[in-house]
Amino acid sequence: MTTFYRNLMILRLIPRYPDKIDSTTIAMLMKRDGISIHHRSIQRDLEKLSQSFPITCDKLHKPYGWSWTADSPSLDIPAMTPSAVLAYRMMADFMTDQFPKEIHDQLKPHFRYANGLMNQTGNETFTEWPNKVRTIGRSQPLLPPNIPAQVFAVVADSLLEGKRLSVFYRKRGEKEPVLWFVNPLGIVLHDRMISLICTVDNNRQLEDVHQISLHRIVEAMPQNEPALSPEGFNLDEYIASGAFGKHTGDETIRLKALFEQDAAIQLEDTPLSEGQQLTNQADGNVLVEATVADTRQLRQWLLGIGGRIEVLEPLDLREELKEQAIKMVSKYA
Amino acid sequence: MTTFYRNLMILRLIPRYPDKIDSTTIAMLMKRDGISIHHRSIQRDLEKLSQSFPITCDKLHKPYGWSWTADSPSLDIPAMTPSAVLAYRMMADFMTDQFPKEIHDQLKPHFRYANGLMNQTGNETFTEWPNKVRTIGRSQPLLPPNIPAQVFAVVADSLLEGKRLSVFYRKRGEKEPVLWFVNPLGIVLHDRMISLICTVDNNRQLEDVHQISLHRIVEAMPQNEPALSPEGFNLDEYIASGAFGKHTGDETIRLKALFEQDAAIQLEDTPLSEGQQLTNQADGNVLVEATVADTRQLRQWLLGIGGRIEVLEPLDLREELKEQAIKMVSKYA
DNA sequence: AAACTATGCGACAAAAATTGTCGCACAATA
DNA sequence: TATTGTGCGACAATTTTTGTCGCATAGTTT
Repeated sequence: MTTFYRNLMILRLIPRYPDKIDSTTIAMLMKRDGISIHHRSIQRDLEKLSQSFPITCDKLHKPYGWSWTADSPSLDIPAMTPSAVLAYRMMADFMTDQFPKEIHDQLKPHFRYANGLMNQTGNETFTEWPNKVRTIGRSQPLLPPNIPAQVFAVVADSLLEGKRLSVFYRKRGEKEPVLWFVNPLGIVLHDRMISLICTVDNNRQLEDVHQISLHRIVEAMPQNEPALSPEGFNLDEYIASGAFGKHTGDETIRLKALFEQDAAIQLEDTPLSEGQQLTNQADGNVLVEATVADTRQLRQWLLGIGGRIEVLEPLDLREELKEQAIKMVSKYA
Repeated sequence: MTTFYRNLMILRLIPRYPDKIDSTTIAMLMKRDGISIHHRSIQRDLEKLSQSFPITCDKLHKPYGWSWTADSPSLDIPAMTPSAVLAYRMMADFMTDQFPKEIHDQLKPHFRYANGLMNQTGNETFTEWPNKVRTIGRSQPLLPPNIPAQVFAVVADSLLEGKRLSVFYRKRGEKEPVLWFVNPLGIVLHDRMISLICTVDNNRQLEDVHQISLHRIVEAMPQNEPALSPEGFNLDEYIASGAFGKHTGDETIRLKALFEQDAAIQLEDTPLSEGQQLTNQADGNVLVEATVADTRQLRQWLLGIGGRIEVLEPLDLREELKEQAIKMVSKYA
């Protein structure tokens, strides 16, 4: 059993193609995990495993480097249940237009596994599987900005390892990128963009917290030094403080609004909040009451419903919408 | 090596908890795949594997049933690269409020793997990892409807295997569920709801294509019969024909609109379409030209921007927005 | 350029494991 | 009650695995 377990471990230690690992490192990691095995045996294992799995070895230079081929399918253990497979497939479809292409590519081998599983499941009638799942976005599709795979890889690595990194960053509207040294604090996916939250310290002097859009990073270079981080930084608080347009993180308002019948239907299925109340009015409208966060998204959503809704409370929100409506009319007049 | 491969295969054949598999079935499946091994050996393998992996055996009844414990983490081979891990983590965070809870639960073991990996990666400083990734939705959050795990499992299974199923379905606004026999054609994720596209054939007579919202299915029962499907059904065409509010699937319009400066900024990063053009006007506004699909989502998005935009073309779209604006003003007046 | 170290690998014998087989006990089923 | 299916202990033959040694050669350091 030790043999089986060790081989499985070797398979998991081997990275996907651009990366590689040598037998000595494997032996070391094994030892760290309490598995004592002779170096020679690992060499033998690798040789054997590479015959049954898509594992290649770079023998050009001396500590041989082993890696899975770039496109080797990922295999999950335990295997997915059919419902997990379906959920996975839906997620994959959903993600396609949510994530920048390069990042989606990172996940492809894992998604492909779910696809492969389905075809394998016996039923030959099911090669047409991809034609059976679709997702329809709720909001206007916008094209996600381009993020070079290299940039994302370096940022992910640095964030994961808690290391500093340097970037050539091109500010909005400027031509020439500038070199920045940054300490990563977190990463935020918003709209279709990805931002690195970090402190900039070109002179190893901590400065304010910045947001850096990944798609404006021209090149990222890992620095092999631990990242400095300001005392008591908290990503949730940072977001709540309004960094991404949310007015408040915690404060909520009690929304009262009259919806026309057909606009209210969706709220029956997908309510605004836990305690949402729908009351049919005599005139056919529906009074909606719910406690929601006071955000920009709320305003956008209410506006998007157009003339089929009338917000009653809170009063200042009502005023805001009224102003917007008047402004719209004046534009089109 | 055969031994290793066989054991790996056994691990993959064992399902997650509610399901189970007995040694005879495993032996049969092995044989089908060309691996000839004595039944007895498989019994021995199972016994040994269960000592090193979270595998349990139901020994109450005689063909013993083996399964992974419900919460056993999934392990991916080859292991994920750091950037895949990060992408995965972002996706998981994003999904939390997109999918019904039950479905999200299906994926949890797979997500947990990515989480576990990160902690394992050596750096102890990184237990605070979950605090480093956040997603901020673009649109108003609505609570996803509840879908019983049983319902989703049966639907997924039937769709996957191309089988009929029967459901107790409660129509919107009605109290009592009704029994329907349906042939699944596809599944669509829209807004926060999930719909099964299918034909209903209570008397084995094919009828029109229906949409069934999963959260209105009270109970689903698999029927062990192949599904009937109408000739030449195509999910994309079905969607394009307007089933989910999209006006057209293929027809696009040339949108011309004046955006106020701050409203136009986001289009620099995430354009509406490939060929989008932004032109700064003398008065500070930005003229946006893009070719987009003529959908409900587009209208909602344009309305959501409120008074900071003026649509110039196409004229009928301009009229539509104008009407909505007038209607809004009249409501608030 | 020389000395030194690290790595890969063939060979070999001892040790360990795997394998097929048989028989018995007992549960499930007819 | 008879019959079939399943689990499991035991055993010996066979195969695999393991640690070790030595040598050749690739990298690295001095």
